[in-house]
Amino acid sequence: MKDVAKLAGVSASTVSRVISDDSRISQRTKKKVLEVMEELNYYPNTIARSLASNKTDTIGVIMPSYKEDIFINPFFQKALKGISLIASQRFFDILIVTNHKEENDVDVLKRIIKGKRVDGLILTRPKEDDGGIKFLKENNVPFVLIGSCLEYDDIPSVDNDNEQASYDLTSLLIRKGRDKITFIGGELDSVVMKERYKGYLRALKDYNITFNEDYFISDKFMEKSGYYLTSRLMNLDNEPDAIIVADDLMSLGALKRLKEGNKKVPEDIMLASFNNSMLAKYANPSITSIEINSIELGRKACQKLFDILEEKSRENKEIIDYKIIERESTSLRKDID
Amino acid sequence: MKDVAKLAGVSASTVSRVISDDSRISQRTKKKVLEVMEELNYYPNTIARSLASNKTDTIGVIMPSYKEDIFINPFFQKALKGISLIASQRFFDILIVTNHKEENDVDVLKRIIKGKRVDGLILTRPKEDDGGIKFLKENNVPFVLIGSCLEYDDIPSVDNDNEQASYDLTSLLIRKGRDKITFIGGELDSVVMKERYKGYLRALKDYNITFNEDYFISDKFMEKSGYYLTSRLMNLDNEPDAIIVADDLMSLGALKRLKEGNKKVPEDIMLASFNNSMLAKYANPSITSIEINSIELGRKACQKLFDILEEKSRENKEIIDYKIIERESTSLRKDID
DNA sequence: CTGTTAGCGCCTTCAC
DNA sequence: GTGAAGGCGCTAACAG
Repeated sequence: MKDVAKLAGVSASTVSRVISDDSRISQRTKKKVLEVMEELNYYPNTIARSLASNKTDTIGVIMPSYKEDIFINPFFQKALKGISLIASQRFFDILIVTNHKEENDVDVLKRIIKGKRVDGLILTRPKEDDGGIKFLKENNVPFVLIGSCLEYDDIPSVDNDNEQASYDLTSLLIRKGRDKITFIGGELDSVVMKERYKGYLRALKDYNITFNEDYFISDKFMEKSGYYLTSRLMNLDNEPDAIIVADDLMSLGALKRLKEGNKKVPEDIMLASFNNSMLAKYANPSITSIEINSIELGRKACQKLFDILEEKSRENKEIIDYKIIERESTSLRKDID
Repeated sequence: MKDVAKLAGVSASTVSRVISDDSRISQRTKKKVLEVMEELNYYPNTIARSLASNKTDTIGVIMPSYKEDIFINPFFQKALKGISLIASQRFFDILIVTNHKEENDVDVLKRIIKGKRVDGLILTRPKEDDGGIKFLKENNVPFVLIGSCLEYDDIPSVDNDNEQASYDLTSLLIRKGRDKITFIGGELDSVVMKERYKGYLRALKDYNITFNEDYFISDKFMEKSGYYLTSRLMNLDNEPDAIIVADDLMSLGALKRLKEGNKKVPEDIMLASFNNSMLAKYANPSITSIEINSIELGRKACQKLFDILEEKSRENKEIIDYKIIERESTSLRKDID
């Protein structure tokens, strides 16, 4: 920077002002400085800027801590894409934050936040009593949740109405004449699971179907868990006639198991799922799924974070639409795409 | 930090040494300092450390610039997972680098590198005359390529033998009696496309099959491109009896079009593809695909980057195994998983 | 083993 | 509109 200043015949402060596009600077010197910057192929040292200005132009994205498995879920890729779209528009970069070896969830946050590495954070799909949220809240860290938080109701967040979506999906199956509907879930401490479970229960109740304890089982958000849990269902005395699965990945596992057991989908057992990844679309039979608009979740979360950073925050919670995409796995007539 | 120093009754340097786990420091003071750090809930300012030490403990991952489309490809998610696995082990974080508005590929690199934001970079699947590589090379930036570089042969990189893989896949189809084999590709300026194309040509030649110009067409690495290109194939006078597709996503588009045209796969037309995402596994019919071990590509790339950073770099190029996963789309007998 | 002294490269008052 | 001085929080010699 000194070089630039010298060559342009101005002081370092002036160069600094040009870089940050300060208003009160003459067009002439500005132009001159920009030329010299170009000539010397100068780019400001981001780190030094951050240190001096206490801003990083970076947002952190916290990956879920059961990352080993779930990192690979299409949901995150889509959300990340949405975030990236908005961030790059604002000239921000994205820091992917994962737990370092043996570090717990709150430690990561402390490290990142107290280390001043980012201006704000986006969290994805929290677990229930996520101590992290408490920490961020208490320390006044700008952050947005993709998902919902049960403990506090004033957390800036972007989410679907997962309870209602699950209600709708369950209702759909009931209206199609099914009354032995099971629910296969992922990690029980994830908030999204709880909400989907609630919607499922509410629908059963509204339609006067007694809840059967054997019909709610869960493991991990993974394909093989879907497979394994479906095995368990098939061993029940009172075999189900429909399965709702908390995630497409799991539903593929379920579908595989059903096929192996010579169950016909949808005739013997209907199958419906969440997140509408391409997997659901191209499975055979194709699987009815809830489109949750993951990319939009990412975009809106990022937008909201910028709103907070610019202190023009509006409402706290934003709800993104969902939509049931009906496919073969719930359609007895084969006339649906 | 000053507070910690004061309370622990030592100097700032000592605290600094404890933080960086300097060897020549007494266990007693170290312990004392650590206690005080804990007590004051102190975490070092990463940015300040970076400025002073000229290291960031961060690696940058450059997303491909046709990101709009390709960001969503499972390949990147898997590679990113691999990278993240190794990085977090070394206590590094990952900066996702995308083009800011109207910024070109080389500008991004300049901004990131000259801005000292990262210690090293991982690039994914470069385009052919990627000016970026030249820039990085000339400026002695530590970086690793996932993919190959045609212009220079001393670039640290991790890749599959895509040429051979494509050769094998083509040969497989030929041995199954097909001789009107087409190739549907993605962006032509991507290196991986070129190599796969070369392998395809070599196989044709080795088996004395004349190359038909109409049989090589390409567009983008997207589902709908696969669909559209397949349409074109189906309008040819001399309809093909096999299609090789450069990516699973595209192959689904192709498959959809074939079904709509009442073509039987594999009977009328065989279909084979690259990257072996879950989509290929669960499509109907399931699609033969090349498993390229994306996660391993990411891991190895990251490992190599650390080797370079620690200056114990070994060979430049590393080749990761691939494997043909045969599925229904190329099997006339239905006895394959 | 530990303290002292200078920066790292930039931004931000405060003058002029 | 511009320059000078001080400081952001930490590390890196250099002493001892």
